Amino acid sequence: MAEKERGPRERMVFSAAQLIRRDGVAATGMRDVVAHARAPRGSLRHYFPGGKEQLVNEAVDWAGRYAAARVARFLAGMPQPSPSGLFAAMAAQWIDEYGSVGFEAGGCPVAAATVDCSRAAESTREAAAAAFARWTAPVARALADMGVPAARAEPLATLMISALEGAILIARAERDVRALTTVTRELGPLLDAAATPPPDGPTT
Amino acid sequence: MAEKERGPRERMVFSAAQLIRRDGVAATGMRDVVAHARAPRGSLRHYFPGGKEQLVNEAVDWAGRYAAARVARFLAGMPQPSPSGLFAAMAAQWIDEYGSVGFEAGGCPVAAATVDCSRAAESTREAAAAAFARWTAPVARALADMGVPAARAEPLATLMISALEGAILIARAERDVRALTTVTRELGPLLDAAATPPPDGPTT
DNA sequence: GCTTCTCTATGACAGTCGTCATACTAGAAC
DNA sequence: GTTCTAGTATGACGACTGTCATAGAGAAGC
Repeated sequence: MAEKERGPRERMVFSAAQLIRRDGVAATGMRDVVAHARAPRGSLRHYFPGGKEQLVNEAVDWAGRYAAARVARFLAGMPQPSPSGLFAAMAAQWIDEYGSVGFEAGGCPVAAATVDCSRAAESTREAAAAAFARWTAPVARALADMGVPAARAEPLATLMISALEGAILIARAERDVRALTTVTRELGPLLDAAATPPPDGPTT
Repeated sequence: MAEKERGPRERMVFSAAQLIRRDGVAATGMRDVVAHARAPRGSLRHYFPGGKEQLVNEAVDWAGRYAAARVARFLAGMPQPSPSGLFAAMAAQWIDEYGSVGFEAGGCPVAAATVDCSRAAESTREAAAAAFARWTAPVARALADMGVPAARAEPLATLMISALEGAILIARAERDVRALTTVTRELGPLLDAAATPPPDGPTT
């Protein structure tokens, strides 16, 4: 997460995503965001006339695009891509962060937004759904490229992201990456088996 | 979730769990809880001298016990218990609610508490971890009873709860039970396969 | 009858939140 | 030089929040 010299607006969205994934949406104040982004408070209203809701939505949107970009990067860095390898890379992103930086930075911003305001703010709920969709698409496409039948590519991608999100949740609660490593180990064979259809054909 | 004529204290814990899973911890005020529980506001301080943190912790604790009890009930109601059947029953609890009552009631209180205050309130984080543990234990025990090797019973239980929690999250965001049904369908064979060791033995 | 204890009622406190109104700066347009 | 506009600064507003202090009901004990 390298931050170049981006404009104040972009920095605020980025900071909002970071604070949301750490403390949740409701506990993240707009004053906290501008302070974290070292952005002028006077610009808040200028860049986000829609108020906090707009800022949160853009942060969720940013997180969705970021996750999708990470998937592409993982695939580009894998000489022999496999479904289990992709999932392991996705999980390793979290395992590594929790192992090195610790659990302070929090979980997934999209999950936090879903939990906090899927009922209160309809637009935020839609943003979260869009983020999940934007994240699932490249995973499903990658699975299909690895030989997973087209009909199972997206369901398996949904399973991967579900298991990952849930494991992140448990890992945060336990302050232990156990859930993440466990899910990676247990789900891998299933994913790889789907990529190599049974040699004797789909008899049953 | 039938509510008998319980005391005000119990009603408040129950209402807190309901409101937390709907709106999140931060967005749930103590005044909202007493109103929802139709409990006297003056008793708040009396029953929960530890303030909001204590109330939230007890709600999370209640949710963990409730989830564990549900697992036991599912098992008792299954004539021929199987891992996939158990997971399907766990997921069906959410699919049915979302299908009948709608998505308004929200998600899992433990997940909400983890997202909202795993960083702010250490005791709440511990309560969430305990709730996950209390939920995982009966699932792992049931898997072992169904023939899953002891070494894989708990990992698979963690996988089940992870996938379920993640699917709940996605379902809420999408306002569609698709993720829940998908996860049920895709994870079932893997779970059942673990309960019946390969007939030719573990050669590889 | 009096005390004691549990439970309830009510109002106020200090703090924080998101929002908004107003005014100032800097630079480009022409 | 004037005008316009994007961006910044600052302070205040009302509406909350959790917490607390104080006081009252009402049964139990004896």
